Amino acid sequence: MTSSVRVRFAPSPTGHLHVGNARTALFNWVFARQKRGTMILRIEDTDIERSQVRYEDQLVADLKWLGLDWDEGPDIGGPYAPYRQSDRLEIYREHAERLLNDRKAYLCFCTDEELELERKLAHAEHRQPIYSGKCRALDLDESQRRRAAGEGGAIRLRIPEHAIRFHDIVRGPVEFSNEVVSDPILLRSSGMPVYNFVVVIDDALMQISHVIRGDDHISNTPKQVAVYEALGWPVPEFAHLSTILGADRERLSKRHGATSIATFREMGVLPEALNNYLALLGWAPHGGTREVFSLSELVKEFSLDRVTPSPAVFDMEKLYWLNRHYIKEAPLERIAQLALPYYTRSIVSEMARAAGVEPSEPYPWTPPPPVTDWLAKITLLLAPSVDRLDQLPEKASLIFHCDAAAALASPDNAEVLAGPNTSAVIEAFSGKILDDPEAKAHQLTPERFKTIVNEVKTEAGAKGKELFHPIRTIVTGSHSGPEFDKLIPILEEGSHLALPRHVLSVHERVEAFMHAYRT
RNA sequence: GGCGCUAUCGUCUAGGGGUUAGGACGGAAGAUUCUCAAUCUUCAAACCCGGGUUCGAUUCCCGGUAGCGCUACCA
Repeated sequence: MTSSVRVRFAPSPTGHLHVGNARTALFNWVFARQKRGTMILRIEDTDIERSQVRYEDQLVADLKWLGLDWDEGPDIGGPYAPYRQSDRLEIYREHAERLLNDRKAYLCFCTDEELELERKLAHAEHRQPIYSGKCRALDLDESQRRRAAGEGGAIRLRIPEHAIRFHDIVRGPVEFSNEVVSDPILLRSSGMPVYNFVVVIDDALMQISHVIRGDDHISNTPKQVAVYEALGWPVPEFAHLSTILGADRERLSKRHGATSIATFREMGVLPEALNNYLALLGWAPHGGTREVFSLSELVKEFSLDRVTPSPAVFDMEKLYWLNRHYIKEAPLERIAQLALPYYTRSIVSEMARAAGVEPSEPYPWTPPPPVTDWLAKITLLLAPSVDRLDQLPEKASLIFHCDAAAALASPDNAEVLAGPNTSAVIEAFSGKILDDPEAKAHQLTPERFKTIVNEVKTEAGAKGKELFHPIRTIVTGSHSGPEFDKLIPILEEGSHLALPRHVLSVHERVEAFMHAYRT
């Protein structure tokens, strides 16, 4: 059984899908699924100057990536098609003319200059900056003649002589005095309809029951309610979602860094993390203590009337926390698969840099299965400690290259290198590795490694950091890093693989280090 | 300038006429580990201001302030 709940997400294809819109889409989607209602995607492209098809494609891709689907839309059609406003222009014109003939609207012949002057005057006199209503009293037949004669007139709605009220699920009853709402333009003199008009026509014709959107529309709502009333149509429920702000409390924009869904995807943020975080921005479950929600759990727990009206600051750290959580929770195969492009990009661009050429895209190297398996092991080892997947290559850099000279010169290692027992540890450890048959064959096992370390421990009389820091520095170039038990097999395996750049085995690392150390 | 919306730890929030004002992120400290990360434990941290109502307001009402939004023949 389907309820009569019908909601829509209605973006303008004028840019990338950003977190504010994504959150609006999410809340619409969750509400629709929860009420077993219908989710509609509608493209609001009446601004022909700024709308672009590529943005529409991008929008669709981003929504799909988030896992938010729709039941009716431009790509799949539906009973109220078309779902792209540029394909509905006739519908808008008809309704505008109807309003005009019913005397609910009138033709306005004021020029931009006149209107601009009115606004300036109102501002100077501290009055409401609304249209004077100069053309309101014009005779309709006379106006029609002027229009027919080529004097382009815009169609304006007559705002009623009473206060306009509507209900908002997140804010309660809202009332605007008619004194402060200007007679809105419905149809421009060019014949193109205006947002405040088309949105109502579409929402009404598409039987939208709940308009869930950003609160930047709240001041427009009285104009829209007036359109519903003029047309004699029922007014839907509204839910205006608060603005998402940047850390400086200003409206979130590109200036604040990553804000588009595509960017988050490229950074290796998982869609479930983003959905979860966005849901927490302005909504909390009853009790307010639970934070982790999958999309389906959200459908169960979400409640539109628990949405908070106050603006929320976007906190990247908390998103990262959720992302870490989902990275750890996800099956390794999936994470390994997602991580793969970051490694290949990194490996290839490093190769290119070494060769002195520009790295190209797509990357001219596809890792064969033994390499992908090996990279998966690296991911398993490193993924729990990254905020996002694109940090993996950086974390793994100690596997891919180990520069003994740089390690010796690094100020980070100076203290370790100067330790009282360091040289004894280095001598003992390097001697054993260089002589070890397993290590020579690049087949050193963690067990054998452990035995060697224990022998060094006794011979050099060093333990704890004194023992391990120098060993780490020899093997990885840094005194901190992942557990040896897991790292050693990765190093050894990597040294047998056909990679664009050879990965050094433990033996080779010790050799290189000692060479640099002695000179 | 006009109108509107909003106001609990740094941030996201729960709560609500009498509470030790709860949780989470981040921060600090500790435990653990050879190290970093992860993990676990602990700690610090908030009711915007002023009136009113009330025995009692952070909670209800009014005003102020601040932030944001709208103020287009943009969406």
